Amino acid sequence: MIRPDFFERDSVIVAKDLLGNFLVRKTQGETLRYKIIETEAYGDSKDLASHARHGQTARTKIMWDHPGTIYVYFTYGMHYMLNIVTGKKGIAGAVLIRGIEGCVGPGRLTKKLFIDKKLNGRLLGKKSGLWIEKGDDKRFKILTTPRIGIDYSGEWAKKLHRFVLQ
DNA sequence: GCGTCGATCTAC
DNA sequence: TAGATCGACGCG
Repeated sequence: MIRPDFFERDSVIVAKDLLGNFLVRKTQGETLRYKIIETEAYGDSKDLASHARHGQTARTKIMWDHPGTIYVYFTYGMHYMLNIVTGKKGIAGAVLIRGIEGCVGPGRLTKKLFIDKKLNGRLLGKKSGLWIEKGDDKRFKILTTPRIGIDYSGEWAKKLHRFVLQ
């Protein structure tokens, strides 16, 4: 199992390093385990694509919490998004888990793994039933692209903060 | 209080 | 290409 200090780094580094590891979900005695194949990095208040861009609010303050904290939010009236908080406590940052093997899209991923608002603010681990396990194979190529769905963020829309396992 | 719109997905 | 669907956010 990956430890919290793995997440105590810049979100861009963590997003890249998460590829190839396994997202594990345990609910009602059933354990689901999928390889992470797509992530996006979101930064602090100067990242105009990040939820942190307007400072701390009731929803987004979790981005300033301990690294390894689960940040789940509801959007478009129907989808939950799964993020892991990165960086030291007090500095905003998160990695959006956009894709796992055999599943396309961040909204479908959370549905498949029974992830909803109840996990928001919990720490990754056996207790919350959601954690990351180290992948074995590190020999793969990583595709780097701009982030999806954040065209409003001006210059920040161009940043290559999306990572896809090839 | 109220209007706007989103780190999306699906069907037409 | 638009509709679903709702809560966070920002303005007043």
